[in-house]
Amino acid sequence: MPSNPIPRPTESELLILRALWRLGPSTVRQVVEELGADTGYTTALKLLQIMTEKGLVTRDDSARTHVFTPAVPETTTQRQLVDDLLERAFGGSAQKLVLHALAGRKPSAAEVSELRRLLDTLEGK
Amino acid sequence: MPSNPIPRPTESELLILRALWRLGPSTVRQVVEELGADTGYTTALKLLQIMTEKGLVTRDDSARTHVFTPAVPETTTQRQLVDDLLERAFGGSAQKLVLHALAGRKPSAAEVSELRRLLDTLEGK
DNA sequence: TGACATCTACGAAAGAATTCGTATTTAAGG
DNA sequence: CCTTAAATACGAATTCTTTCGTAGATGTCA
Repeated sequence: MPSNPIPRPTESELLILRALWRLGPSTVRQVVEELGADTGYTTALKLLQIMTEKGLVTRDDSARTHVFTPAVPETTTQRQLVDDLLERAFGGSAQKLVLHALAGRKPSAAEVSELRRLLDTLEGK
Repeated sequence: MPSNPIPRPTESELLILRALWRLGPSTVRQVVEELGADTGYTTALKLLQIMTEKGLVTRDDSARTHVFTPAVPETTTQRQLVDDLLERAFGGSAQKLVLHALAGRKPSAAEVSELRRLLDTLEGK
């Protein structure tokens, strides 16, 4: 039974979710291979079991080898994590967060254009 | 002796750091009052002791009542946390993070202008 | 069928983070 | 002095997260 609302994934859970977002529905073994040699099989299995309880993934156990599917969209989770950091570290100022995220980096021209378009939209033109 | 490099603050440690950034050098009691009734005195003291060991704060114990000062700048820590989230949730794409941070929000005209200036700078022209 | 590989379930160990009780020290006021 | 208030130190309980050993079930194939 998933708790409402679905909790923020822990660090390890996020690693697994990212693998599932890349792979789509997958078995434990596929997830472990995607993650590389640093994750033990039973560790990943246990995490997936916990994540199923939390509602972060769903499990199809109709076959002997279960298949896990992300139950939360990548963008929703990303939004959740950004909002969380925004509150905890920036007192809710998206402005400051964005300045930090962009400062000292080199987005491509296309990315800059996209950001400009977003700013246009936000200005309500 | 602070470990190198200074570790990312935990959730509780960040709360305390934020209080110290607002207050400047402070005693345990001042920090506890700033945080409100949900933080016990000895809890805050213990955290500040741990944070001193980690190098997140410095302690002046020349007087009976010790005075704690943040040893990491707010902006540096914010950058550190953004970079961390960038890696863990966005695979390093600052672009996606920024879109999430801004989407669905309503920055002021002045903020939008500031962001435009930043984009100009990033374009390097 | 029998041996072997693979899978899930489960609990517990290990580690990290948080909270708090209690002891001890120190300062202040009568 | 003596009492009381306020501070630090310290360890331990608690909770959350992560990892892993082991048991049991199930499929595979010679």
